[in-house]
Amino acid sequence: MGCDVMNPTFGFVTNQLKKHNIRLSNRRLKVLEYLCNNQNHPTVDQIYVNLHKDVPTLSKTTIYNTLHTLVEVGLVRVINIEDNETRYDILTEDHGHFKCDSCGKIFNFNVDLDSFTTYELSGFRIMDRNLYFKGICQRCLLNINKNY
Amino acid sequence: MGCDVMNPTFGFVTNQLKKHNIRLSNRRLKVLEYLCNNQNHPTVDQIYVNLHKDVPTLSKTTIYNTLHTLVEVGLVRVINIEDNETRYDILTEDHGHFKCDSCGKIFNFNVDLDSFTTYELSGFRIMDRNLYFKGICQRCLLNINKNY
DNA sequence: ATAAATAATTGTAATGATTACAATTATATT
DNA sequence: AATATAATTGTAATCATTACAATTATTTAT
Ligand SMILES: [Mn+2]
Ligand SMILES: [Mn+2]
Ligand SMILES: [Zn+2]
Ligand SMILES: [Zn+2]
Repeated sequence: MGCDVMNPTFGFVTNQLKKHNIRLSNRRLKVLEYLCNNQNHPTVDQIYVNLHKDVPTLSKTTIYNTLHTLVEVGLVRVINIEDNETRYDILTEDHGHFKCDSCGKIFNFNVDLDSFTTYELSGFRIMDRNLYFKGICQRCLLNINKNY
Repeated sequence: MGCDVMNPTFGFVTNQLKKHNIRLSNRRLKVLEYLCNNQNHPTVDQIYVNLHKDVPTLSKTTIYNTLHTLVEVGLVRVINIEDNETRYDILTEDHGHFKCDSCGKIFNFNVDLDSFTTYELSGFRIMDRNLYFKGICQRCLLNINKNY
C-alpha cells in the first residue's frame, strides 16, 4: 500500500500537482509511491525494474516523463553524484548527501545551505544548492577492519 | 606556449606524475595545457574539438584516458552538475561552483568544505567534498533587466 | 450522452557520451 | 639491438536518455 514515510504527504503532493494542473494518473501515482517507500535515491532503472513487476505494461519512457514532470514542479530532486547515474530524491528539503564508494549507498545528512552566502556570489540569483560528499560509510569501515 | 595560469604549476604536475610513475607524454601534456589555459571546466568534447585543430591525430579516447589518469592521481577533478555533461577542473583545491542556467558558465567561489563536519557522519571517512549552486549569474540578471 | 480537444502513455528508433578491447606505436630496460 | 612495458588509437559495443509519432485516457464543449 501507499507511503509509509509520508514525507511530502500525499495531500501536499496532490495539492502541488493540482496547483500546476498536472493530473495524478495511475502511473504517476505508482512512481510517487515508489519514491516515498524507497527513499534510497533510486535510478530510473531501479524504479522501472521494481514497478514493472506489478505493472508490466509500464514503460521506462513514462518513468522518465513522470520524473521530469515532478522535478519541474519541485516535488522531486535530481542527484548527480556519479557521472554515469542520475538518481532521484523525493526529499526536497535542504539536505546533503554522502555516497559510500564501497557499498554504494547514499546517505542523507542535515545541512543548512539556504543560509550560506558568499560575497563572491553577490548579485547572483541562487536557485538550487547541492552538497555531496564521498568516502566510506561507517558500516563499511567496520567491515573492512574486521577482515584484517 | 604553456600555462598562463600556472595554478598547479608545471613543476608540481610533473612531480606528481613522476611520483605515480605516469609518463608525461605529448598528448597528456596537451590536455594538461588546455586545462590550465581554459579554466572554464570544459567537457571532453570541448577539449577534443580544440586540441584536434592542432593535433588532428589526437583521439577522443586518449582524452578520456588522460583525464581518467589525471583524476586518479588527483590532478584533475570531475564536476557533475548536469546529468548530461561531465566537466573537468584543473583546480583541485577546495572550492564551490555556481552554474548559470542562462549563459551556462560555471563560476568558482571559495568555500572551506574541509572544515565542515556533522555528527551524522561521525564514523564516516569523507574523501571528497562537493558543493554546487545553480541559478542566474550577475551578468545575465543585468541583461535580463535591460531588456524590459 | 456524444463528439472534439487535450493530456498521458507507450514503443521505436535515434542520439550521444562513455567504455571495452584489440592493434599499433612509442618509450624504457636489458 | 632485442624485449618488455606503457601510451595511443580506432572500432565497435554499451547504455542512458531523448525525439517523435501512434495510441489511449480524460476533459470539455455541444
Ligand atoms: Mn536525499
Ligand atoms: Mn572550478
Ligand atoms: Zn558503505
Ligand atoms: Zn549567466
